[in-house]
Amino acid sequence: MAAYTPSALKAELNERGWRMTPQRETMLKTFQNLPEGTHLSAEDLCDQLDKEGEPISLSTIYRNLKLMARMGILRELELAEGQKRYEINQPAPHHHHHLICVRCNKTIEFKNDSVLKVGAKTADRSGYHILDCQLLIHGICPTCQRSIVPI
Amino acid sequence: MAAYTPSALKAELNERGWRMTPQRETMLKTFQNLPEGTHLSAEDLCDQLDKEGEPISLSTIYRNLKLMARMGILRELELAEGQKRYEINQPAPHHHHHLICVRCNKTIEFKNDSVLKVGAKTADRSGYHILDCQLLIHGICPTCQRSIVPI
DNA sequence: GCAGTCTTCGGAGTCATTCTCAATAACAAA
DNA sequence: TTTGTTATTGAGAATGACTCCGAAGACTGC
Repeated sequence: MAAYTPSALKAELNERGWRMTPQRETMLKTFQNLPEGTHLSAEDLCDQLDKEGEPISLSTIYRNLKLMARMGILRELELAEGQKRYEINQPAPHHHHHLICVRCNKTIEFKNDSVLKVGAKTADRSGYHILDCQLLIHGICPTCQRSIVPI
Repeated sequence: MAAYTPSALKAELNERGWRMTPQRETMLKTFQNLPEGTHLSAEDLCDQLDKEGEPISLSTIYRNLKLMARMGILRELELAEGQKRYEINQPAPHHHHHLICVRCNKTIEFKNDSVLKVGAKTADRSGYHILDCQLLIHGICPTCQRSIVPI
């Protein structure tokens, strides 16, 4: 869970026999420049890069999102139904968790260091090299509790 | 996050204008009788019910899995890629979290009450009616750390 | 420059999940 | 108990997020 620079990414890729490419650097920079609380799906990212005049093929985006998530650079989130969303995986002061309404998908982000500590300790005890630690709370938001609309 | 009996389920369904059906009761009982640590996908459940001589249509299974998850009876888990898995949502002494290897999907369950408390407090502070609270840790297991196989 | 290999691209393919709709069966009221 | 209303089921078709494939492009080391 470290902050990545393009050259740190390149170094880690090379270490494993992989290569840095303009597409990978573009994706990294895009996620790093996103306002906090933004979660992009593969298609969102594709559209955004199109608009910015740096188009990347959708297959490449899918491939690299998964790669970067498995490297611990991105977090893969299942916030709403239907598609995965990604955000940059930031260390302690910015690291956060999610509280989600199962009816309207309203999402609240919150921070909690003690959860992080539990995560680190648990992973360590089993010999796992930790990549991400997220507390996921599902519930029904105040608005939906009042609404008559079922489920 | 309460333990459900068939009649409690029926009561809660009726309260919202919905109906108890043999299929829903069968699904509830099946999940309640599962050994701890078992997570079923929709297709797993369909196959198992077939073998037990109580077949339920796959569409009905999908429909009711989602319904029961949104009622807080089941937990929806994204442990491996590709399909969602479900388990009964049990209260405190049995409630647990998951530590998952992103490479081989090896999953370890662990318990932690302080995480539960953080979850309850956080939901409460935002006025959410809590349904589920899961700490999800992604990492690389000891075996995969030693292996040469990439990502 | 050349060989070998990793990557990208775009379209075709896959498969978990959802949708559709006619038939069925809970539930409430009489 | 009977009946009317309407939620639910089942089977197959449809959807769409995601993956795979083959050919062309781009690095890396020699």
